[in-house]
Amino acid sequence: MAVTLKDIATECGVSYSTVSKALKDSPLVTEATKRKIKEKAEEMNYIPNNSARSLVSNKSHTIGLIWPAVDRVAITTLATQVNEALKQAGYFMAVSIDNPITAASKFLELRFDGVIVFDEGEATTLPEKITNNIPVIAYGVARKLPYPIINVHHNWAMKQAVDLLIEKGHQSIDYIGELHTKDIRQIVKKETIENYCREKQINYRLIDSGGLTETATKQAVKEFLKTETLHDGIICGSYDITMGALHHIDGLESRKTIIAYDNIKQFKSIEMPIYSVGVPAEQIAEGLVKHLIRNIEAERKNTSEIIDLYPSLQYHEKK
Amino acid sequence: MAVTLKDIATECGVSYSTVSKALKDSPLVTEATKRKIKEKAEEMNYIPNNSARSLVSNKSHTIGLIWPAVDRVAITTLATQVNEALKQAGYFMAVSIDNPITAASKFLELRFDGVIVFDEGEATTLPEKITNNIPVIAYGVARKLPYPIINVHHNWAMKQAVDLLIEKGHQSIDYIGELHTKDIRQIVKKETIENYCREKQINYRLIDSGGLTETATKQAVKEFLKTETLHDGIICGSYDITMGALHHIDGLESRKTIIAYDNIKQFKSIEMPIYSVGVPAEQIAEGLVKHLIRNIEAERKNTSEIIDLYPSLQYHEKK
DNA sequence: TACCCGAATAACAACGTTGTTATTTTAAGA
DNA sequence: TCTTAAAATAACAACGTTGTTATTCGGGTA
Repeated sequence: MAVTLKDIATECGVSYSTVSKALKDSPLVTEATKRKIKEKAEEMNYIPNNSARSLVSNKSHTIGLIWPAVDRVAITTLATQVNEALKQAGYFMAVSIDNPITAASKFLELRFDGVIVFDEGEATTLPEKITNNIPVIAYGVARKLPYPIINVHHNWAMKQAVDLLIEKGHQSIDYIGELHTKDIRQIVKKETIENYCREKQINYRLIDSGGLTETATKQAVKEFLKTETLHDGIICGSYDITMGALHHIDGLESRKTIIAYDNIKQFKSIEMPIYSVGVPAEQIAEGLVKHLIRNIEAERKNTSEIIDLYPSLQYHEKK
Repeated sequence: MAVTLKDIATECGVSYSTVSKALKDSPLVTEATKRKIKEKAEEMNYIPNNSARSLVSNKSHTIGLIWPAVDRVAITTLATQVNEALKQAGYFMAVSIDNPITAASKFLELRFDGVIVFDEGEATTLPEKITNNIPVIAYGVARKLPYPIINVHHNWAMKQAVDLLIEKGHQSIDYIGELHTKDIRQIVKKETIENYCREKQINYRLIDSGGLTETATKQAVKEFLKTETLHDGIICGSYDITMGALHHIDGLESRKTIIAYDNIKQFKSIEMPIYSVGVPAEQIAEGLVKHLIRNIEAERKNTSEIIDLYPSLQYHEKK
C-alpha cells in the first residue's frame, strides 16, 4: 500500500539501507546519490513508518497529554502553549480527553515518549504500574505523587493578593469564588484566603460564585447584593468569575481594588483597571516541557518532586 | 526494558508464539496453558507494543482528531461524544490541536487508522497527498472536499427558525449573531436569514454580537438598546450569544419568542422558555464515527460526498 | 600489472508482533 | 505394543526501519 524505503530503492536502483541513510543525510552517502533519492522520495510521496522506527529506536517523538476536562479557558491557553513548546523541542503532542488511566495505558501501548497530565486531584492519579514505565509530569496543585508535579502555588498568589489589598489600605476583603467544589485549585484558593486573612487579622467574606462561569457568578453576585454590599477590596477566583462580578461593579468606583486570579495575560476591554495574579501559561508550559524532556533524555525514573512556580502581580488598564 | 512476549515465554517455559496466541484467546492453546500465561503476563505487567502490532497488522486502532480551535463549548461536547462513540467501536481517539496539515502528517506517520477533522473552512483543508493515504471525514459546513464532510445544515435550521417565528405571528425578526467573521458557520447562518427573510417578505435586522461569547453579546446588545428596541421574534446564533442577549430580555415578556441555535441539549436554568434548533452533538458524533469506521473497514477510497444531518426544534422550559 | 586503501554501497540482524507452517506430544484404536 | 490422527506447541517468515558489518569499486602507488 504505502511507499516504503524498499520501493524507493527499487526505483533508484540502490539498496534500501542506502535510501535510509540518504534520507537522514548521512555522510556515508554521496551528495549526488542523496539528491536523487530525496527527489524520488518526494515524488513518490514517501511517508516514514513511525511504527517501524519506533520498534527499532524505541523513540516515537510523541508526547501524550491527558486532559480529561476540556473546558476551562485558562487551561486551553495552556494546552496551546504546551503544544508549541513541545513542537519547538521536536516532539508531537497527542491529546486524550478520555479518563486518565485509559489514556495513559494507550499512550504506553503506542510507545509514546512521555506523558503530561493536567492533574485534577485523586481521580487523575496514575498508578505506578504505568508510571514506572514512562516519564510523566503533572500540572496541578502540589500533592504527593509517584511523578513530579508542577504547582503554580495558588496559595502564594492569594497571599500576594491579600498583601496588596492591605497595602492599599483595605481592611475588609471579599473573595468571590467557587466554594462548594471538589476542584482542588478552588479549595486551595478559598482556604488560603481564610487562613491568611485570619493570620493578618483582616475581615474577610467568602462569596460563592456558584460555579466557574461568568453567568453563574453574575447571578450569584446579584443575589448577594440584594442583602449586602461589596467591600472595596475584592479578590476573584478566576477570569470568568471576574467578568461575572464586574457586571455589578461600577467602573467609576475607584475606591475599589479588584484582583483577579488567572494564568492568562489578556485582561482586555475591561471598564475599570484591575490587577491580576498568577503564573503566565507560557511559563507553565515551558516548565512542563523542560522537565519532561530532561527526564526523557536522561532516561531517569520518575521522582516525587514538587516543582513550584511563583505567580506575579500584573496591572491592567483599558487602552 | 519493557516486558515482551519473549520474556513471558521464557518465564512460562513455552514459545513466544504460544504466548501471543494465548493472550488473544486463540482456540489453538489449551485452557490451562492460557490461564498460566495470562496470569504471568498480568503479574509481569505486560504492555503490548502497538508499534510491532501495527507493523505486521497495518492497524493501530487509533483515530486522530484534528481540532485546531479548542474553545467553543458546543464543539467540546461534540469531541467528548466522538471520543465515546469511537471507544464503543473499539478505537482510541488522539487529538491534535496543531495546524491541520502538521497534525494529519503526523497521524499518517503514526499509522493511525483514520482522521476526523473539525473543519473550519479553507485553512483546514487537507491536501490529497495526505487524504489519498488514509480515510478522512470532516465535520463542518458543506463544501467540496476530496473526502466526505458531515454538514449540520445551518441554513435548514435557520429556515426552520424563521418559519416558526412566522407561524407564531411575528412579522419582524431580529437575528443576533457574529456578522463580521471568517467562520463559515456564522456566515451561513447570517446569509440564510437574509435570503430567507427576503424570500418570505419578512422584516429582519441583523444585530452584531461582536463575537461568539456571552460577554461580547451582552455588551453589544446593551449598545444596540440605547437607540433601538428588540423585536418580538428573536433568533440567536449560538448558546453563548443567547445567554448574552438574555441579560437584556425580561423573563416576563411572554410576547417574545426566542430561538437559539446550538447542538447541545442542556438549555437549563434559563429564566424564560426558549426554543432551540440544531443537530444534537450525540447524533453528529455517531454519524462521524459510523461513516469513518465503515470506510476504514471497507478499505474504501475517500469520496467527495456531503452528508447532511437535519436539525430539529426543541422547546425548553425552566423546571 | 598487481596490490592496497579508502570511499561508496550492499547485505544483514534486530526490534516485538502476527499468522502460517512444521514439529512434537497425546491419546485412541488395532 | 504399535500406528495414526488429532491436539498442542514450536519454529519461522514477514512487517519497515536503523545501525553495524561485509562487499564492491576505483584510483594511486610500487
